[in-house]
Amino acid sequence: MNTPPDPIHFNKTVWNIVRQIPSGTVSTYGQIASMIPPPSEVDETDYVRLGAVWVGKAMNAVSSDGSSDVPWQRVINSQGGISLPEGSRAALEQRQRLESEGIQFERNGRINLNAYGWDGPNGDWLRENQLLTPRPIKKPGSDNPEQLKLF
DNA sequence: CGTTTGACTACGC
DNA sequence: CGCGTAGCCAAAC
Repeated sequence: MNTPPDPIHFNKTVWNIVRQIPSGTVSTYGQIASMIPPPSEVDETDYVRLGAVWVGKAMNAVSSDGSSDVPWQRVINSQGGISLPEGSRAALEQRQRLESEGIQFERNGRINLNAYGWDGPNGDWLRENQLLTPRPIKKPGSDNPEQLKLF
């Protein structure tokens, strides 16, 4: 699974970004990773997946420490689903926390990213923290979540 | 000390 | 849409 060259700094950066996610919206492992400049020793195409895994490790490090101000529940996978083991206590808590923020799950247990997906921090914040523009998690075109307009 | 196991994602059916 | 797989490799067992 590999480890970032500087795990401590990488984790701090991840947590800092996650703290920016507004209540009622969600981000993905890959989107968080896309804001962090890839280490020079890692191939950029590999980083798309590797970085996401690293973000997952960073989130794991948070939830094990109950007393944290990091809203870890707002980070889900690229499919819009919860990545914690299905039925586990942690997974149930994550779903409950998100629902209490007003987020609705679909029948297949997924969240509509077009409706609840985060667009990332504003440009100023990114620049101040020397981070990159996030990769969009919303599918192109469909700004309107539910109603797909047929012409 | 060999095996199993991941808070992932893109891609092909 | 849903399901399986490759890539990757440090830790936990």
